[in-house]
Parts: sequence; structure tokens; C-alpha cells
Amino acid sequence: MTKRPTIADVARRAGVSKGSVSFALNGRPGLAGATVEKILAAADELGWRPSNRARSLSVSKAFALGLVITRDPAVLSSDPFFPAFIAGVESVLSMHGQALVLQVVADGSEADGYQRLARDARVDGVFLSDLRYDDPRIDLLVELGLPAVTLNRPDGESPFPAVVLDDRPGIVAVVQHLLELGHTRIAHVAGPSEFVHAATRSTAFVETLTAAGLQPVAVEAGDFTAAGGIEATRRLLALPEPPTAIVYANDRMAIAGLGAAQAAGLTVPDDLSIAGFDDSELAEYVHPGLTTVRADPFHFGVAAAQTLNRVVDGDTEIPDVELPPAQLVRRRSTAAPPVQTRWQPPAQPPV
Amino acid sequence: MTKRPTIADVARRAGVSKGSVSFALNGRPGLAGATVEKILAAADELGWRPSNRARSLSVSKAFALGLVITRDPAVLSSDPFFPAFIAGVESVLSMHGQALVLQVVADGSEADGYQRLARDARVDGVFLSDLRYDDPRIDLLVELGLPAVTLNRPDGESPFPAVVLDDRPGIVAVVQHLLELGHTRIAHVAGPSEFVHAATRSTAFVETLTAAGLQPVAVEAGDFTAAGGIEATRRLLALPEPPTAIVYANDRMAIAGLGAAQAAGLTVPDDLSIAGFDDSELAEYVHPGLTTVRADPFHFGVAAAQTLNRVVDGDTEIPDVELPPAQLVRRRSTAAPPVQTRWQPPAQPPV
DNA sequence: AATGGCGTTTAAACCGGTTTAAACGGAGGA
DNA sequence: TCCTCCGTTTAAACCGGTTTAAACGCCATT
Repeated sequence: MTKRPTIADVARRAGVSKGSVSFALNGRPGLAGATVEKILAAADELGWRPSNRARSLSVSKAFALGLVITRDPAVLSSDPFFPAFIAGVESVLSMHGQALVLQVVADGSEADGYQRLARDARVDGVFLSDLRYDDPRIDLLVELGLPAVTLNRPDGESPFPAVVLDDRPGIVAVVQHLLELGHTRIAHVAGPSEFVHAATRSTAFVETLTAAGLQPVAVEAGDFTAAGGIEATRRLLALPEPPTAIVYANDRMAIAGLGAAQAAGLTVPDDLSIAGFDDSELAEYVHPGLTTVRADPFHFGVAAAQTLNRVVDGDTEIPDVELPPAQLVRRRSTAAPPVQTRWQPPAQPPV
Repeated sequence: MTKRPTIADVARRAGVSKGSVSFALNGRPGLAGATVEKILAAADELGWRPSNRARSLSVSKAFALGLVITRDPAVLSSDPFFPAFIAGVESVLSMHGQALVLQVVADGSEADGYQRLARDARVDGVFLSDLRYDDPRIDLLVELGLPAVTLNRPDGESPFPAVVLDDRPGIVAVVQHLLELGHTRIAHVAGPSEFVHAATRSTAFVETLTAAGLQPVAVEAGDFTAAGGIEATRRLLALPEPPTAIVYANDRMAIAGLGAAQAAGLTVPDDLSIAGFDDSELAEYVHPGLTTVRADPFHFGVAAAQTLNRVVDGDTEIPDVELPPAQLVRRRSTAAPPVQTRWQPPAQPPV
């Protein structure tokens, strides 16, 4: 509780000048070894830690990174990605004495968040998540002079390195899995198509099906929320020839869809197979357990933080970082399609 | 991208000294009105914003508040409370030019998070959530000289104001609701008893039942996770005289419990009524919709941030803030108990 | 005209570090 | 012996604000 020691205290104790202490602390050459020893000893006898504020002012760095998240439930609320991602980021920052500054902004105005972070010089760099097509934030950050990394690759040109976890293999694996079970009428509930990752997932869905010589029953636009998942599911089930399997772009929609199917009197997976994406905590515990795709958001956070730090340090020409793709997790919500369905031509008697 | 203007630039432009600019900006008395006008005009002609870093150094404030969260999934992951709470906090901070610093720490070591925040002088105060009995963090913060507010009231003495949202009325309402439906064999799946709010909920449960002249069938210890919810539910269903209704201390356990009950072949609510706590997003959309209790974590965040700011400003004797209690949300997962159950004595023929 | 008082303004110190240019001191060479 | 060079150390400026004590200008008293 007594005032903390300053660099002057350390200098006095070690019998040197402030400058020398600074040199010793930062391991700069030009100081005699013995002097360095003496200074460091004095420093930790006093338990001295250099003041972040003073350092911040003189070197013009914040020693902090920023994350802007919209208050939009489609992105933030109970999204299993961010908590784990943030934990990963923190695990890196805490080793560097850096802090994570969070900005939560109203639905449409993410730009404000970055503006504030830049205007107040609160951070040295930011994470750019939930990329949209032709995302205006990229130009904004360039203009603001704020270093960044993008989570996954943007569609256009970007001066920032990307940390990418390819969603395609996960979707491909889910569709393959359904095909192997014998499904031929598969539908997809996508996320909002303005998001790059949402579009990537639905494209992968369609392409995998096409490659197998099949047409998707439908691709319904969802919004990543449970409510949207319900709506989309109801529309699919109301089709004259409803699907026997539905692939959702995330677990929230899938779990809601599961509820909607059950409310409609269907048994999952006997009447309908359902698959999600994310492997959120509840996926394992709903009934039936949800087949889904598991990524590693913690490691995503680690990689993103490390990469962003390289950008902040002025490292140029940083290659994009590729993370291992998500894995299929098979649970009880997917099974073979019902043997007989209304629309199918009656089985031909064997010749 | 050109260097931002400093207070010296403004002073020069207005033809006054740095000191005067500082006075004008902070609305200090002693400056002639005309001078203030002149200075403010010069300031926004240049688009000057005082540097947070410089201010930070000279006034010894961080202009930031801190939140420490454990990486423990029981607290963080997909907990609907924090995202909304944080959004509420941010809505206050953004108006004051303050930032929110997040510390995510490993399971047991929350203390480290506060230590780091204090050592690095990153924040002016912190939010103390998920209080435990005899919580060591209170003494720690006193020792560190870090102002704080507690979310809900701690069990012992505390020098910090509390922002409280009483969980009791919510639990009481749930139990009343079940009693009105005719249930007499009700069980509870609690959170870890070392948490004050978990214990508050289970105490409220027991007391309400006792007041109605009933005994709880059982109070199982859960851990707020879905996995724990499953386990506890299985134990309850395996009792020789299983409950006809289960009240869970949070939605995650309740939704998992719902899955466990269905997996065990029970129909909810016909065979078993289930109620949660939190009204998380999925609660409305699982099948059947989950009866639960809804609080307002956003407003909780607003109140907590405002109160913490008063503490930080040196305001002493701040009264605790009471928030409106959570409301019961009735959905399909609760209904009258089955008319006949194994253990009941056969109905007496009318005399 | 000198003095006092008051409202206004400023110069300078300060916060706690980093950084640069200059000073210092001892060894080696002429 | 003197000069130079080089490794080591320091003094001082600087980052961009805030704050305090002193100075200033002006008017009212005496």
C-alpha cells in the first residue's frame, strides 16, 4: 500500500543513473556486466516493476490488444467461440504483460468500437472477427493506422495477416457422413450470407453434395440464432418433400432445430437426422446428442494473439497461419434415413 | 495518419499556455469566459483529444475497469450471464471514455488475475463476481488497494458496495409454480455450494418447500455444467421414489437434465417437470420450452459499472444497489404431475 | 502616487519511464 | 608525456498531460 518504487529509487539504491537502470532492464548492450547485476539486484530487492503508464507515454505503446464484439446476439451471446478464443488470447498476453481490452458495441456500429479504440490509443492492435464480404472495417483500420489480424481470410485484398481455420473440411465431413448413412435429401440452414464464414460453410455444403451427384433439398437462410434456427427448420419441414437430414451452420440453430423437429412430432434421428457446427457444450448433452464439428477456438486465440503481436512489433511480410481443421464428432442425432418415405417411388419388386 | 495534435499545439493556436488549456478542458474555475471559448475553439479546430497515456501518468489513473473471469467452463463458457453483463458495463464505460480490461485466468487462480491487474496498474477498479463463502479475494483487494464492487452480497464483512439481484424470489416463484401445479415430490440440482449464489438458490428452494409443509426429495450437488446436470439428474431418477419435478440452479444443467430425462425414456412434462434458471437463449427453443427464471444481466452490468465508478471516484459510504428480482417464465417443461405414481397409496374409493 | 487586493494567466515542476548526446576514465599508441 | 580511442556511464531532453506557486495587470483605496 505504500507507494511503489520508481526507477529513481532503484537507481539510487544501485548507485547509478536512471538511464542505466533503464538500459539494464531492457537488456541493452553497452553496460558492464557487473553493473547490470547490481542494478537487477537492487531492482528486485525493492520489488520494482516499471510503470506501464510511464512506459506507455514514452514509447507510445499501449501494451494492450483489442477485441470489438457486437452486442448482436447472433454473434456474441452464448456463442461458444468467443469465450474459448478469448481465453487463448489471454494465455499469450499474460506472458507478455499485455492486457486485453474489450469493446462491446451496438448491433450495426462496430466501426465505432474501432474508432474509439484508436482515438483513445487504447490498444496496439485489434482482432478482426466475423468478416463480412467487402468488409469496410479493413479500410477503416488502414485509415486509422491500427494493426490487425483477421480471423479467417477476407474475400478481398487485405494488408493484414490472416489466421485461418478452414471450415470446409468440417462441413464436407458432415455431409460425407450423412451420405454414407444413405441420405439423399439433405438440407442446409446457413448463417447470414454477408458473413464470409457463413457463406463458406454453405458453399462447402452445396459443393460436396454436387460432387456426389446430388442436389440440396434447400439452403435456408438462418441468422445463427436459435430463433432463426426454429424458423428455418419449420420452413424445411413444411416442404412437400422434406429433407431426411439437415446440416446447420452452428450448434445454436441445430439445437433449436432439434427442438422444432421434436415439437413437430418427429423423432430424431429416426425420422430426421440433424447435425450442427461448433461442438458447443450442450451439443453433447441434448437428447439425442448432437452430431457436430469441433474446432479448437482456444488455440485459434493463441495463434491470433501471437500473430497480432508480430504485426504490432513491426514485423512485415508475416505469412498467414493455417490451423488444423475442425473434426467431425458423431453422436446420436444422425442415423440412416427412414426406410420408406412418402415421396419415394415404391420399391421395385426384385426381377 | 499525421501525428495527432498535443496540448502544446492547442495552446499555441489559442495563444495561451499549456496550463490554461488544461484548465479550460477540465472546466476548472479561474479562467475568463472568453479565454475558455477561444481555447475550446482552437481545440476542436485541431480535433484535439487529450492523450489518455499522458493523463494516465500525471493523474495516476488508468481510466479503465477490470473483470477477472476464470477459464473454468462452470463459470465462463456459454454462460448467458457474462456476455450481457459485459455489454451493460460497456454501455456505461463508453460514455466516460473508459475501457474494459478482461483477465481470463486458469481455473483455481483468480487471485493471479487481480494481482496482475493491480501490479500493472491496468485498472482503477474491478468487478467481483461469483462470490464464494469467506471469499479470499475481498481481503486480497483490500491489500492491493484496488477498489471494487461485489456482484451480489458476500457472506462476511466487505468494504465494497454490493450490487445485488436477489435470486430468492425467482426460486420461490418456481417452487410456488410447481406447488400450484400439484407437485409434492420436488428435487433440486444445485450449483457448487461454495458459491454464495448457488447456496442462496438452494436455501431458497428448501425454505419455500418447508414453508409449504413439504420436504425436498433431494438436493443434488451440481456444478453449473451440462455434464454435472446430467449426472445429478441420473441420480435423482434412480431414486426409489423419484421426484415429479426438478428445479435446476441454472439453464445449462436444466437443458442437460432434460436431455437425460428424455434419454431415460421419460416424457417432459408428462412424467417429469423441469425448471431452469437464467432464461438463456436456448431455453425458449428446446423441446419442450424450458420454464425458467429471467433476470436482467445487462442492467446488472450498468448498475455495477456506475457503482464501481463512484467507488473509484473516492465516493465513500455508497449504499448497496438493489435490482428488481428475476421473473418466472412459464413454458412447456412444467405441468401437473402424473396422476398416479408408483409409490403413492392407491386412491381410496369414495366413501 | 503608492499600496493592496483580486481575477487571470503563466512558468515550471512533476508523473516515471526512454533515449540521445555528451562526459568520463583508463588503456594503448605515438 | 600527451593524444586518441573505446567502453561505460550520465545528464538532460522528451513523451503529453496536470498542478502549484508565482507573476501579472488592473482597479479601488488611502
